[in-house]
Amino acid sequence: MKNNFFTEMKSRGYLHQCTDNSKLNEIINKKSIVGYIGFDCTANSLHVGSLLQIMILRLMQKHGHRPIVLLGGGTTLIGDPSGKDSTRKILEQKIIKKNIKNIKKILNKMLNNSDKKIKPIFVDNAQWLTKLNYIKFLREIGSHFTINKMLTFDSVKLRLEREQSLSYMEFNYMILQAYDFYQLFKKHNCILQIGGSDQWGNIINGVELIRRVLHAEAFGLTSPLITLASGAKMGKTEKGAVWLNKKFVSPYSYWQFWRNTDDKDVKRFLKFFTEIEENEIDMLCNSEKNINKLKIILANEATKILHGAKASKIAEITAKETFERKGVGFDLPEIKIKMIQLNEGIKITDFLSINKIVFSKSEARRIIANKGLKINDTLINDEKKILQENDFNNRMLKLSIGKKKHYTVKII
RNA sequence: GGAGGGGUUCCAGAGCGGUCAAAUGGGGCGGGCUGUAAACCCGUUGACUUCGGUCUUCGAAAGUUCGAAUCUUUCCCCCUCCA
Repeated sequence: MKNNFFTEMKSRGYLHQCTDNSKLNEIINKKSIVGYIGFDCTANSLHVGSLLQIMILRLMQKHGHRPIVLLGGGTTLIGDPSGKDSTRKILEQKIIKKNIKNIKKILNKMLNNSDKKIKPIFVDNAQWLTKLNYIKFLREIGSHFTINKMLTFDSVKLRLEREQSLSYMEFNYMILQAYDFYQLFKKHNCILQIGGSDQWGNIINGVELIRRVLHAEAFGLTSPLITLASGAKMGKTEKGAVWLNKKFVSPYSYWQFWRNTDDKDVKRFLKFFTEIEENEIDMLCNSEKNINKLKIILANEATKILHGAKASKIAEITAKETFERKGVGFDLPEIKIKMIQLNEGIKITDFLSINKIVFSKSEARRIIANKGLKINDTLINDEKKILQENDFNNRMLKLSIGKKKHYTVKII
């Protein structure tokens, strides 16, 4: 079997389920296809949890297929009950529009836009969903769904079993998503829908709708839910999600996120989140005894895909300077302080709290009491310390909280 | 509709008139060991503080009391069983 989109999906571990493995493989070997992934627009950026989906889109492009990115401006108005315990907050249309804009920006950056044939098509399902005529829709589309079947889907079943309420609105979600697929099939000849494993039900509904109404064959495939070695879900840490928007998570922090990968996850993640050829990954993992080198490769490659080669290099150099030479990397998060403020005298606890480095002054005190705060690598023991000009060298100072969080403070 | 059980700090879950900012575990944070890993060990985990304290918190509101997470009333929500 030759290496195509489908086989690489499998070997990289992107594949969880597919509606028809061999048939899809056959078609993909013959021609370039169009496939889509839908993104939820509840947040104003995507986070690492969506990264695998993006990697799949890139993989499609790599093998000459054209991705459609569906931004769920319409479905987000309803809220997907899949994998959710309770109804989500309903968002204002205005906010959704803004979210779409931001998410689109990220995806645009991460996908290949230069080749006309595989350039991503961006669509917003609000375009067709908000114009639906209820009666017409029920007759044309609704008639193809039975409640009996709908009740068997996990997204619905789980809610009912747990006796958690599921509104009629949410109940309709899967039909709308099926309708999306149907629309894209008609408009763009899109024969494949890809999604996370929790989307399986929604996806096969679309495949069936297309078969029933158009008597045509479409395919669905899902990617596995990626968990960390610790068992936690990918992408969300205690401090919040690892966002792909650099305004929320800087390239340096993003690089750090990957650099701090659990040993047990490194090889998997190299396959998931970098585009190094698999045999090369195998080689690297076999020959490289120092796993930290592999983590650096992972961080470099993953950061490159999102923020570009230059930002990735800068992050790497900054990390090297900071962690290996115990110096001050120049891409460390920078906090500015005015000379006047400094002259007035500012308590270190206030300074930390004002700049949102800690949540509260109490936390700052606690950290100091626990020997966690350093200025220019000197432990600060006095919680009443006042930041002074002579703490700075050349109007600069290195501030460290714990072993991993480093900042530069600059007098302006 | 009837009968019970329950809503506690990030989560799970004790407390059931003062000694309660609330046991314990998980998570988080900091320290140690190490490799910016895991595991393990120690500390810490509401806010503000002139470090004496002060303020806010135990589903919501009102009340009893010198004093309430703990008692009473009403309300809201969840669960189990019966119909």
